[in-house]
Amino acid sequence: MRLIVARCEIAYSGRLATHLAEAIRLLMIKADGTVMVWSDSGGQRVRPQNWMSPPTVIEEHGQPLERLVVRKLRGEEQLEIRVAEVLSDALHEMGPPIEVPALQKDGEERDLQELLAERPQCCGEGFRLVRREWPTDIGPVDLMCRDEAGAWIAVEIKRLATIEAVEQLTRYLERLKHDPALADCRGVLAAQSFKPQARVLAEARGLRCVEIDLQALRGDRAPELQLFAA
Amino acid sequence: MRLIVARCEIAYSGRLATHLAEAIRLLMIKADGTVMVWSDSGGQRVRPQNWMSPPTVIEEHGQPLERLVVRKLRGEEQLEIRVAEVLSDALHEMGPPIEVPALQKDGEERDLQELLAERPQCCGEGFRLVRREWPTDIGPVDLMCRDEAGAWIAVEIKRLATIEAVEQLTRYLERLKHDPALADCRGVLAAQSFKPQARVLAEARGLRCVEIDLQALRGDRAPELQLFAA
DNA sequence: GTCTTTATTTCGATT
DNA sequence: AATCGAAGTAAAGAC
Repeated sequence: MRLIVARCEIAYSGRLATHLAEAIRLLMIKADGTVMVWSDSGGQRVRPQNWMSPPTVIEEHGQPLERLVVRKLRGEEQLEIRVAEVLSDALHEMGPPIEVPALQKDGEERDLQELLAERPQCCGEGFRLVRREWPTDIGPVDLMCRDEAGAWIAVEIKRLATIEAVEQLTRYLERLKHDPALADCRGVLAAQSFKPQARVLAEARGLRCVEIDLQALRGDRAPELQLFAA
Repeated sequence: MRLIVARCEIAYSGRLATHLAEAIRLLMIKADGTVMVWSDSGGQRVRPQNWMSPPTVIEEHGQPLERLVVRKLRGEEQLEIRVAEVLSDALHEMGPPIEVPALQKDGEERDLQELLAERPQCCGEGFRLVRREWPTDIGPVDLMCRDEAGAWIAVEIKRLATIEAVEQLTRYLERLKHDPALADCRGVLAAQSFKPQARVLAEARGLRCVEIDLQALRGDRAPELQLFAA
């Protein structure tokens, strides 16, 4: 990885056009060809001010560095950096890619869906899983279940249930009910947490909200089932 | 900005939980309190492997550095970095925040709206603009037009039209039609590109989809602004 | 490859 | 402060 601290001016053109007036910035050039531009403070905090992702071709001009042109291998994107002054320029050897361990994540929506697919009864008493990712022509329903009476239930799973999740589930139900066999299909929104507005809208539409406790679900003990009154 | 290259192991807990096994990484600590963790190669390219945005409290232990704990000022998030070996540790003065120039952008949705407002006929033959940002109590309609016969058309503009754009336009139309004068109002979705699902839903609801060529639109007005020759 | 959805989305604007 | 919508979204997964 090469880290350059420089006073520079930057122009990007591609998906849109941007311009950055001259200032001191960090230029980060990764081994995989990624180029990023960072300022120490200002608007962008966790995102670079400018960047280009691989595959890139990097042209370097001047000794010391005067100009850096980054081009996308395929496509009409270009990042042009005019360097007025180099304050630091260091190359760091950070080991072969093979030795880079992957990030282990736990607690994403996928984990939640997997756990609920294993224990559909957490979404409602007596629920049995019929299919995960039930296809419709406007996207897949997370879980399709039937209850003890054989009635259908479409389950939408979110980490955080927003008003948008309610809309999504509503669309699915609207679509599913076109099939006479699913005309009685109900909707359940299962999430770790709910925005107040989402809860209100869901209830107004006759959708049930089920708050999921990931820890309880993951534990061996019988998970608690907490329902909001409908 | 402080840049540390170190062999380290990292654990994050907060919105979810992650773990990174020991490897050489860049630790980037910005003046605004942002902390980011970067690997030279691997999965994440333009996004850090781990991060915490301000406001943060950073605890530093050991001389040389052995442990770095980053906590969110308000909230239950924590990033713990166990440092096995420091390969480089440099502090860079990058000037006061006031001198950091903002990013100038051109080519966003707003630009598209401006261009279409100048040329409403691109959204449909004979369209005349009545008003841009026509107010409703659920938000403004991008363009309100009338055709040669005097019929009303609500135009929703997107760079990329998704199913959500169809929902938005549907809501506007439902709202507008409460006014008897606008009871015949039609809907047009204008976008640079369309998701297939958005097309399906739009057609099912009787909305017309119009694909906009930004280059052509802009070329009509100011050909010299074209960056890449065809 | 294409297409779709998620994200510790981030980010800015508006209420 | 909370909400809403856009992003050069990026990146992972399904088909």
